[in-house]
Amino acid sequence: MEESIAQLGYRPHAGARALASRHTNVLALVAPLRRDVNVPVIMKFVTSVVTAARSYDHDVLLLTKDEGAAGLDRVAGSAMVDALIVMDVEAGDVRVPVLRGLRQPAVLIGLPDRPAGISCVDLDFAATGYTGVQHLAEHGHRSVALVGPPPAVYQRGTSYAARFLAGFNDAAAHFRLASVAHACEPTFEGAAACLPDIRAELPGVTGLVAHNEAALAPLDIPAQDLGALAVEMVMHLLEGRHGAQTRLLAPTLTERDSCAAPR
Amino acid sequence: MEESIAQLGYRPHAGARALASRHTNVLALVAPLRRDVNVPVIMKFVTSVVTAARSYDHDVLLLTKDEGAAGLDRVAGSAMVDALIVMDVEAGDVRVPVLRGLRQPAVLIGLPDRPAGISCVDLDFAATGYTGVQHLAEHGHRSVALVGPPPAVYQRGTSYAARFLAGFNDAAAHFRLASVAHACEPTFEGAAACLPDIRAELPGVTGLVAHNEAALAPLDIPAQDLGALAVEMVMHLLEGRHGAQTRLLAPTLTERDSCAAPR
DNA sequence: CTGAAAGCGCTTACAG
DNA sequence: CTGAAAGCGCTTACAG
Repeated sequence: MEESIAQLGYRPHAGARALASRHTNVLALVAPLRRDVNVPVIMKFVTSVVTAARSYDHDVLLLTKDEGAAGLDRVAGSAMVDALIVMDVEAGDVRVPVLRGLRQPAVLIGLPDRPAGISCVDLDFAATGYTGVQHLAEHGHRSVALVGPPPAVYQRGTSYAARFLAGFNDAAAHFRLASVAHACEPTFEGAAACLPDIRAELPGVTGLVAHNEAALAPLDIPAQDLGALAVEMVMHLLEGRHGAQTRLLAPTLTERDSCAAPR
Repeated sequence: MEESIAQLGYRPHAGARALASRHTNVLALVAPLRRDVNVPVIMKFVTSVVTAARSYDHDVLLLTKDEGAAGLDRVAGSAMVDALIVMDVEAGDVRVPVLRGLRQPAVLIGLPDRPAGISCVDLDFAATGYTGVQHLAEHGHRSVALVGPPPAVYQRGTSYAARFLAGFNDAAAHFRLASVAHACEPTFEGAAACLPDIRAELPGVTGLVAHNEAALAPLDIPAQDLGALAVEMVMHLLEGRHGAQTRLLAPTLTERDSCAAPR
């Protein structure tokens, strides 16, 4: 029987199935498609979410961030999707309260100020900032600077920048280092142009922590892991296994040759 | 009435609507998500397709190319989508006959060998290759070389490479230029490494046509226009306005400062 | 033009 | 356990 069904190429009608079963096996993924984002990182997220979703027999409906809260409401309200994954979430993101009001569960990639009731996954940027400083402290540095992301990133309320800075400051305080943080443009030239300012503010500076996409080989965001984790959390929510939760991935420190004792 | 409906936040159930009306207002978009593609160009296509689809009140279901023909069959067979847009189509792409057998119309971004019955949009790469040579001929060059994409691109059967080469050769013959074509690795170093070989084969070479992503600022593929055009063609097919057709966008030549008369 | 009814193709709860 | 029936929430063709 199963076999003849396959032979005949029978495939259930998705709409009828959704109507009767009350689920669609489709996830919404909201991606920022403006030009100023880090395109390869976004692409990694999208790829990993689609691939992970397929491994759970789900498909992905792709929405752009510029549809805003109305877009979320639209696809959720018309029961096109069973759950939503939202990227590029800002600190005071207006979409968060909207998501809270939907019948479908949501997982944010990013960490808003008040995520109560909504699941979040993100890199632990506070720990990342902390770890960078700690590493320099262990190399004997006593005076460190943060080459941060550009002012626009802080202004947009992108919470990861603030969290990284908080971790940086915490560690500087804890290890009793002199420190200064500086917002820099996301180009090699912009980052380089920051250095004189940093030296002026903190003449004895010997160590730099860079949280700036262009100052380095792109900061290695574990986009693949985060995307897969977001899908896994969605699936657990759909199974009713647990309620909303926040999961922050611990950073891994990669020793390269940029670190040494101060001269 | 309309107003109270909006007030109450009524949104028709997408599954029920699809079942009764026999269409979903969803398009499938198949994107190549392997690492060796030009990520920003893919992203441009995806963005423009999603944005254009929304302007026609349609959503986009994102599939990865590695689901292959089975993925197309799956979403079409279960009536999840009304039509399909397929990127990264190769010359002898096995997905083309599968698409031909589906109930839903499809538009390819790219041009396979035998597109009979399926709509295609692409840049006119033959005209692009031709135009490059013509431009050099008009500047007085008599001996030109093609810095082509790497051998892997030709081997994969990516039809645009062959079409560009054909246009290059046609123009060289027509303008009676000496010419040579060379496959080069898609890095600045790779392209540079080709030059001695080219000079060895054609000592008097004075003009270069580059069809190699890394040799130049990325060749300016009009991804935005192509994506929007693909959606427009899909909509016309869905309205039954016409049958399958191929549309090749004419290249636009941008005069920069890389061209001069031969010394 | 208006409105009640049939039917789209499934799933699921229920009778046997 | 099996199978017929009801029902999911819409659209559309049809009767009035």
